[in-house]
Amino acid sequence: MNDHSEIMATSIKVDKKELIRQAALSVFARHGFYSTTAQQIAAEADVAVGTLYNHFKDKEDILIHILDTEMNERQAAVLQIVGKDLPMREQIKQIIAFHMERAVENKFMMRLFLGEELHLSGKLEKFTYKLFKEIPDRMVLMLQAAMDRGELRRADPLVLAHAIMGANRSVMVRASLYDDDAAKRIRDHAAEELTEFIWQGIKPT
Amino acid sequence: MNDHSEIMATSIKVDKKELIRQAALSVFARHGFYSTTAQQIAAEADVAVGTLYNHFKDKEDILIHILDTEMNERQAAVLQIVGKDLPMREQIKQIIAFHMERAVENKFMMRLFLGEELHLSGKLEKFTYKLFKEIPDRMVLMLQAAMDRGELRRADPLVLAHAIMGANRSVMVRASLYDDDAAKRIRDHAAEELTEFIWQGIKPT
Amino acid sequence: MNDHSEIMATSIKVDKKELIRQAALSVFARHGFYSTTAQQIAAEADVAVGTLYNHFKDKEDILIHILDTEMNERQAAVLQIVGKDLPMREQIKQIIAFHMERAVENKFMMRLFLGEELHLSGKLEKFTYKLFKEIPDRMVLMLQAAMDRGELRRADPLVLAHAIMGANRSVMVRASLYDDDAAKRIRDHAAEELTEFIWQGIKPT
Amino acid sequence: MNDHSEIMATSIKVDKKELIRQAALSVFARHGFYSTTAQQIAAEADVAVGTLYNHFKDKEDILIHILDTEMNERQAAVLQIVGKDLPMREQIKQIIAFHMERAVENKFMMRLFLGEELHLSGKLEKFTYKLFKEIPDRMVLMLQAAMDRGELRRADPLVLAHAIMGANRSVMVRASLYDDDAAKRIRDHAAEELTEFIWQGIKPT
DNA sequence: TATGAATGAGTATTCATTCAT
DNA sequence: GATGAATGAATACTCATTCAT
Repeated sequence: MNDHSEIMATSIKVDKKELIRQAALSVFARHGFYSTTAQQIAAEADVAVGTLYNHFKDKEDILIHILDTEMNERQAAVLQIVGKDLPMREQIKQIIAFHMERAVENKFMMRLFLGEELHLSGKLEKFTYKLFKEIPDRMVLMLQAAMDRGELRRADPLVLAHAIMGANRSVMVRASLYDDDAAKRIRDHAAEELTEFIWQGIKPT
Repeated sequence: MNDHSEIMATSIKVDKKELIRQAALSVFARHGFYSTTAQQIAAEADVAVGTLYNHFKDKEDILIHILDTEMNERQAAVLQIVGKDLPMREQIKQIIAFHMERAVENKFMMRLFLGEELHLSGKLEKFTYKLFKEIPDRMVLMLQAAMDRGELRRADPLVLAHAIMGANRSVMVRASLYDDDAAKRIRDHAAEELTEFIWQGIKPT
Repeated sequence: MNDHSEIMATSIKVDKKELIRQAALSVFARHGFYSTTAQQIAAEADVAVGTLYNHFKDKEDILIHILDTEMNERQAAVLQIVGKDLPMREQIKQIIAFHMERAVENKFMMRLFLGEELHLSGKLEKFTYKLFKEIPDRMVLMLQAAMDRGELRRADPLVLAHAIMGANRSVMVRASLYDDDAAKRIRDHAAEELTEFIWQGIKPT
Repeated sequence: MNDHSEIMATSIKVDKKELIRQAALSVFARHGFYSTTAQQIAAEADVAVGTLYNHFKDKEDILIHILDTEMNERQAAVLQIVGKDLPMREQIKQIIAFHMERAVENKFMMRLFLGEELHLSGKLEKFTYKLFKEIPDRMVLMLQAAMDRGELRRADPLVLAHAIMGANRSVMVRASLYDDDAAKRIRDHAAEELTEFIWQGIKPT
């Protein structure tokens, strides 16, 4: 019954939910959440409309799943970098580099994240919350600790947290949203440049 | 009924278009562009639905007008500050202070700006463009000039431009979107703190 | 403004809500509530679908309005007959005659009433209630009073009330639902025959 | 798993079709035919949706089977009573008592019968026909014969037939649909009271 | 036979926009 | 210009039915 996976190794197990998630991500990113129809998602995923609703409660539920997945993956990556216990400047650089790479790799997600981060009905408030309170608050703790250890100059850590995240985010947008020469140049050295900018802004005096 | 115009010749001239702009701003900010109906805007403005269409081509046109107005006011303010020919650090501080004040004053606009800046159909692309190319590009010129004059350290000015704008934006969001103690604290000293962060990040070595 | 009705005597004032009520009555009666689409109602009323929703909250609301209207008209007629203070047997006959006439006149309504009287979601419970409790309960009071005056034999008035209404209802259905010779015959003398049946069943011994 | 059939050869033979019939009866009665989904029936019967379609052509076919079963059982009971060749008044009483008992026993069926008796698509017309033509017509023959034998007064037997059935039906509804004290009282003596009402209405003068 | 995931035609409802008054 | 009833295209979501396992 569940040894199918072995016996029928050739029947590639397609996880319909994952299939739909990817299709929806692609379409949402191109047209935005509100301008995407259930039909479009179904067509992109090559399933029937009804199938969407066998896996998700409603359209919004698909978006939530997409955002959740992305958030979790990014958080995991950041935690892994932080866990390596590198010097502060190097940590910053690696985190920035990770986000940048991911943004460029996945323009779709970037567009989606940017466009829908606010003003999505009730159930999505939690993402606004995560993005503007939970994550920054965790960062505040890290910055505070670093200040206490004398690794950073003294300053309001909440302002710094947002300044750092915002700087990062904006550069990412520019690098991934357009495809001109400037964007290409940014992608190459943005991690280093941004790191230097941030590092100068927070290093001990 | 229609002799008002003569008797109250001096009465406050209520510009219907402006009335609608403000009503729409308020409703868009609360519910988002897509979840706001023409009826709601009309109700908020206390005019008939048809009246909206006497002043604006369509719903989107109202949003464009709102964004246009805000953009222009901000640009004017920034140009005025720049025109005062202050030292770089002071200039940065005043611009940041202006934006911060405005954000706090007008939470509605802030929410609107954040939520709708991307993914608005075709005709709104120009705002994405303005926000992510035009304004930064103008800033690049200024930064480049300052570097040439030795007032700033050498770095990729496009990265810096975005880093500065993004840092600013994110702190503003935090200060205006929530109303906790941290937000109040930020409002008081964010301009100085942010200025210091940015100044350290870009000042000549 | 409201002298239109006089000046424009030729522009027959069509009450859209009433227009829709009649159209819906006709379609519901032919296809049943669940098998009638909003489109069909709109088509029958010769208005746009949207117009339905300018006058009624939803499809069910149209049905409620239809049933309400019919109930009220019938109740008014019955009260008027009762008010004439005729001898009991004559009263019964006139009421039966009225219902019969109405049923035959308005087959549509008859079908509708029969078919949908139960099992319509929550908001329609009140009709089941009216039909099976409120109206019979009022009838019980009348029967009881008549028994006390010795005009009827003693019996459980609630059983009698339902027996009378049920007898009436069933004969009406037969007379209005089919169009054979028997139906025609029934229409002619059912009032007298039914009255006799009921009267024998309830007259004092 | 599938050796049950051997080990428990004597185990209660659960006829799936009968299982489904009962489940569907229960759900239809609670929600009405149109508001009941195949899923709900399957869940109530604790089988898979597909199983429904192994035993019934479609949803309507289930309803037909339910109505058929009930009709047949009632008809059989009535025939058996009639076959006992009792005096007319006693016959009436026993038939009424049987229906009343059945109605109280099986509220579900009662609700279903009432709510869906009309307006079910084409294939169900035959039940309307049975209920409003076939059964009454058979009753007419009986009444006519009884009149000829001088056991009943002369009157239009079709009107009488419907009057009797309708009276019965309505009292049953009241007794089974609500559960108040009046309902309980009715259940106890309705058979006798109704019989007396009908008997007075039809007995020879 | 039993299963239940997949299907996709079908429909109630919304809402931007128009236009006669 | 102002009004708001009327319009009807557009769309999320449902659910009876099928069929591969």
